Amino acid sequence: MEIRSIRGMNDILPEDSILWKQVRDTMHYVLGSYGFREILIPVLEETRLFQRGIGETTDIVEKEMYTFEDKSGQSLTLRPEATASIVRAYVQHHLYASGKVEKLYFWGPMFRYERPQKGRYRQFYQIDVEAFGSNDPTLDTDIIASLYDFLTTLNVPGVTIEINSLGCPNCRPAYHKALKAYFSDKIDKLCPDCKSRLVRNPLRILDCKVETCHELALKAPNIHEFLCDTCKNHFQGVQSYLEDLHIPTRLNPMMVRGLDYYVQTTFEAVSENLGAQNAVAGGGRYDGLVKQLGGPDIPGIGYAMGMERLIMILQDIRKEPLSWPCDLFIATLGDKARRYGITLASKIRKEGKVCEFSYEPKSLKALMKLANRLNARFTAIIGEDELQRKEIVLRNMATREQTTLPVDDTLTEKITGLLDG
RNA sequence: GUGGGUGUGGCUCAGUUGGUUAGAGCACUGGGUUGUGGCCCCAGAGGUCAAGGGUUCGAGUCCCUUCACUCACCCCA
Repeated sequence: MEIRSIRGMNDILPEDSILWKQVRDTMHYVLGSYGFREILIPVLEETRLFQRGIGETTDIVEKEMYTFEDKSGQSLTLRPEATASIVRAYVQHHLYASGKVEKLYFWGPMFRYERPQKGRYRQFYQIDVEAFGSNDPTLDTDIIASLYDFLTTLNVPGVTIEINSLGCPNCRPAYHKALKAYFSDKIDKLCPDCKSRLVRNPLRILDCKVETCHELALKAPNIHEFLCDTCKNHFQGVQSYLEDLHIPTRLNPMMVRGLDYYVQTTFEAVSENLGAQNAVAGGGRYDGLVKQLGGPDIPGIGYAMGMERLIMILQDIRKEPLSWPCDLFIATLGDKARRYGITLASKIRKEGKVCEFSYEPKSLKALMKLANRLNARFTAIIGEDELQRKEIVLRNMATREQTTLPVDDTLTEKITGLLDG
């Protein structure tokens, strides 16, 4: 019986993984330029980390976590997101003691038990970016800029950064109250989901896609009329700095993030060509989270980017698929040639070239086909005839030009020279 | 959790009102070219038609059940 991968968990095969590699290379390069440093965190955490960090009443915690008991009876959870873990690590290792703004990034799989669809899987990969230790709008700006930079470096088309401010524990309660008052009158026009949202988290009604709810939401009280002076000034700072950097943003007062820890600045990067799941990245400020998870009262801000969604966009705009590189294919005919060829391959690789080898004995015609399939730029042909004459043939696969090279001490050097030339 | 769509060689799909040996293109292997790839020509290999049950003289085709994939809702990256 054939064993298949389980639902919502996909293999990423080499023809696709080359693009993933390109994205990760760009990640290291762009985030590195902002001074972000990489952190690696475990896949498993204590369940209560997410309960406390993400919020007990969020969908993620209520119904989407992979939670189980280990052999000691402890409740563990496969991480559904990275922020809680990174905050935990930040607190656990006292990274706040360094006296600087700590800027961290991470790349890895996350797990949520949901029905899979386009751009949403049970094991999915996120790039996660977090910064701790400042509430200054310049940090919000740098964080958003790093996201924008990253996407534009990858040539992602049609990116908009939507931003909003959710206020803080000082001003949000008044807004909650106003929203509740507004929607309570119209409770019979709300969808069933929004009726329960009204009690639990009225902010979420603003995000509802049901048309009647959406229409009501358009006329609902605006968060920006309720922001306290601190939050108002903070948000104005962020907006004006982003303008200075020429980052295209769109204010979206209806944007509400789905995790409980967000305060003040929130943002999303949206792309047109994604279908229903159109957010490539999302994040915001979480000034109370470090304290809530047992650390000092240190502010933080960050975002998460969906790798699969990003890859989807990049595949859409790419005409020809990327392929893994191959500088040289060594085609050998006969045992003596194979013996010589395998050591030559080793020497070429030490020069930093990608070199493939004819492991299976085949006809030259078959070997040439193989070279073609490997996408080899050059093929070295080593046969009994050539070896007897102490030479090999180097063929440029694109131009079909062939050069005969003598087998001597300078051979490796000559080959790499031709590969570069 | 709810709804829609789809399951036929490795891949993309045809397959007529049910009718006897289930097809094509691409990919693969070999040959045409005894040691030279992409194009062309020829040949070959590869299928319990998702699984199980039912109707029928006869089922890839009709009915039922299950499973898988997929899109959307919900939610999120």
